[in-house]
Amino acid sequence: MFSKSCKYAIRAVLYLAIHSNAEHKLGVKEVAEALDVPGPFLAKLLQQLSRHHLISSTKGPNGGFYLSKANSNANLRGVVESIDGPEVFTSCILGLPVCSSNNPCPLHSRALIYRQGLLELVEDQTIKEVAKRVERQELKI
Amino acid sequence: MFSKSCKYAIRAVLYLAIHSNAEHKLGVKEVAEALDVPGPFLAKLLQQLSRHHLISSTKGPNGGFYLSKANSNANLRGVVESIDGPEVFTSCILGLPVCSSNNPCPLHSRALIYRQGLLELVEDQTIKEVAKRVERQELKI
DNA sequence: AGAATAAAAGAGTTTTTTATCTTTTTATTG
DNA sequence: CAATAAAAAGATAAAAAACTCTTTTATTCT
Repeated sequence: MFSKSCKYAIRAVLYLAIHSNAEHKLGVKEVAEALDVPGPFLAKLLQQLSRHHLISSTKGPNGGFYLSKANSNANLRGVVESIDGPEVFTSCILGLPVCSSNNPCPLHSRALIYRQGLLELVEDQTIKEVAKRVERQELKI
Repeated sequence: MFSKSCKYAIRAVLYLAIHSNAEHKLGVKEVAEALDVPGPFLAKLLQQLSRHHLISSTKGPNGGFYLSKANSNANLRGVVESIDGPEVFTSCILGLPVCSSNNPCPLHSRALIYRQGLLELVEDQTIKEVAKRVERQELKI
């Protein structure tokens, strides 16, 4: 479903939500090791998220990546859209160039339900809320 | 969501459902041109589906690909599983190696709803039924 | 100011997916 | 039975995604 990059990105964002804040930033290396994900590759992803203001970062000593209050009050949709592109939520499930209610593909109507589930997955809880649940229930990232 | 290969495959199966039968088989070329999909590539996909008995084929003059009665009374799940692998319906949305009800990833519970939508998409109508709707409503493939 | 630290940016490399080309096998028909 | 049509199989090529390495830039601390 999501690309590998996108999965890494979501997990990294959750990790940052739990372990970082404006006073305690994390280096790529720490995050990469914690998630068991290739470091330099994750760096690229985090930089991209940072450019799009979905996470925050500062350079230099004691610098690193972190989530601002605003960042963690957002939901995961922006993260996904930033990495995989906004089309993941809208593009035709059969890859047809035009596919809409007036010009639907054979699977269009059922795809709506599926897509609804997908949106709920990333939209109806904030990053902070997900992170809280992870902490409370000791979930793995 | 589905790979490009899988999208091609689904569309090709629907095309066969509408335009072929045991008495009238279609060559790869015709299907590829009708769907505007790369011919040799589609050939590979159709061969794979044929090997897995999701579509039927015969060689030689007047040979080609077609759907048997049995083929068109099946649903699309087999087609998807044959091309993209059965994991698409079961694997963790965050790519975690272990993710289950007792050991859920942070998005597990919502992912269930989403996954349900995905399964309905491919499971609760037969290929024949989809094809019928395509014909009746003159949908594009 | 200078050294050290860490992200940002740029330039590769590898692997996987998508696509093509060629040869072989099988069936059909005249 | 020879010619032909079409799938099957194999080998190769191009494009995209995943991953790595090197250099630059910004920040902090002494």
